[in-house]
Amino acid sequence: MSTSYYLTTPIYYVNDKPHIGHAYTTLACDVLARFKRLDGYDVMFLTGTDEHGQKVQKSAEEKGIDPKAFTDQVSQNFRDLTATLNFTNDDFIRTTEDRHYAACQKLWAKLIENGDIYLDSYKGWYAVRDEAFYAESEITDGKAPTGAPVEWVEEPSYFFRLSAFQDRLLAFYDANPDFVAPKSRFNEVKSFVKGGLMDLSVSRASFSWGVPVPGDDAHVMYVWLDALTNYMTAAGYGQDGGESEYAKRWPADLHMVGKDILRFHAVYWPAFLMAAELPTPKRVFAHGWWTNEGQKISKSLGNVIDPVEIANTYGLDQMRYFLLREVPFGNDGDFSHTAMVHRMNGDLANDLGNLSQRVLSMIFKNCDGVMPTRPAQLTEADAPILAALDGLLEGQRKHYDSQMFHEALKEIWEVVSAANRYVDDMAPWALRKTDIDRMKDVLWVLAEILRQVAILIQPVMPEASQNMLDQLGVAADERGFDQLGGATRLSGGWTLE
RNA sequence: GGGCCUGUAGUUCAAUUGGUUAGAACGCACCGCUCAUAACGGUGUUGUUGUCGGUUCGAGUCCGGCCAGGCCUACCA
Repeated sequence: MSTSYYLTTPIYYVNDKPHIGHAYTTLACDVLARFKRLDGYDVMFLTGTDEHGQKVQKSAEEKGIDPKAFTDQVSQNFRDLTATLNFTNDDFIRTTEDRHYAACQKLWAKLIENGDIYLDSYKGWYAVRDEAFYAESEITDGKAPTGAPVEWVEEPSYFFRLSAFQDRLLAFYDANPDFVAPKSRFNEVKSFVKGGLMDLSVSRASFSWGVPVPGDDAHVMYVWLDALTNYMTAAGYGQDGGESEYAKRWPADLHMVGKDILRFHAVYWPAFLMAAELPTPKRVFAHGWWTNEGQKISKSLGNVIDPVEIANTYGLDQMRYFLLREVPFGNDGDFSHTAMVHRMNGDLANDLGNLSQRVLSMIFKNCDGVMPTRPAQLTEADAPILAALDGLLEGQRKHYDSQMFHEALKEIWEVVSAANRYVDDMAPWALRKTDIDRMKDVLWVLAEILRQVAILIQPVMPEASQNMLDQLGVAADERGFDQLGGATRLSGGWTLE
């Protein structure tokens, strides 16, 4: 039985239009999910939509339809995106599903039982215009920082006893030094918690579009308690007959998030779970944001990047490669036309594409299109590059497990460069006239390099790698990571198409 | 205001616990090859490592001041 690997994207708020940020988060998960599957893991890759809250209720009212019908429509945008971008999520959760209500209510009951949720009232300065609360310190002359008038509002609310978890969280962070990545983000989380924690409002009585609080119909659960629980819902928590799935999947191996929602995943979420005496996720990775041609992306500037447009312009695999190769994962990055074109031309077309082209072309012209068979004897000139090739997987595993996708790609391309160098050094076009057998051996070595490289880049470039493997004549069921390294070699002998 | 981080070649980034002439990629120049998608390979190129001072036999690396930039500082997801 293979090992489970459970990873998640955040659930995306349906009121937003899908943009490059959503695509980026899901892409990172998709690549990791594909990698783990190829490496023999039993993968569960989850994405979905967050469909509750006042804004959604209001948007639905404005359209004159009920919230459920509204969310059915808008959540479709996100399901379409996963299909268009070739994502391989195993499930798509919506917070409006029955299974999610069941999970939320079970968790709530547990928190009540353990005494970590209590009823009080939520008080504060509220600006109707901004739909936001402001702290006492932010108010000047009865105005919010935005200039909006504020009023004192009090409403009953359930609270989660977050303040009681400061020490436990800090101890948890100490015991799990890899819980949050990158390191710098983890430091921010720790310093936030060290600064003291206030209890958290976890219900609202002022609107109704949410998961009902068990035993108190006047309240619905508020935001993060509802949203974060999705990760357990999809793992079977609170489902009839979901116990074995839950036992297999939970805790999650990785929550991938944007840096803007790190705190909720790295502070609130483990606190909720500790309070419910449930296992905490193993890791949270907070990635960075993209700028567009050096400019911050914002709706008001109108420079939002549409991932579908990018994929149509440059190609889907090209976009996937660029997003993961261009920037150290975790950092902010800049999306520019010139950078995109440079990566495509340099790495993809010139280095890898041309390598494949020159090798296949020589096999067609000089071997009657028959893939050379595995040489009985290799030379000293072949050993170093094959050793580098065979050693790639180990580094790939390390980099994927730490989400260093750019490093993983960089190492593969070092072998690609070495292969181009090897072609020049061996000069098969000269061997053709002097030693045809050696020429075939050289071409075999190159084909073997292409084979392993293509297998390794499958997670990032599923289509291009498939084409490469098809061209080489590698069988569809011989493309897993168990085919890598020196144990399994390209046998050859078949006619290329 | 408080906390954290960054500042290295034209550009993007590297530099094990402080240790020889600070590296790579891209760009650029020249050379080579001719199998290939005018692609590939080789050689070379540029640095007062933000700034001032300190510790040390020795500092890109440690300490302090200054300059510049970024991030976090709780209930919109």
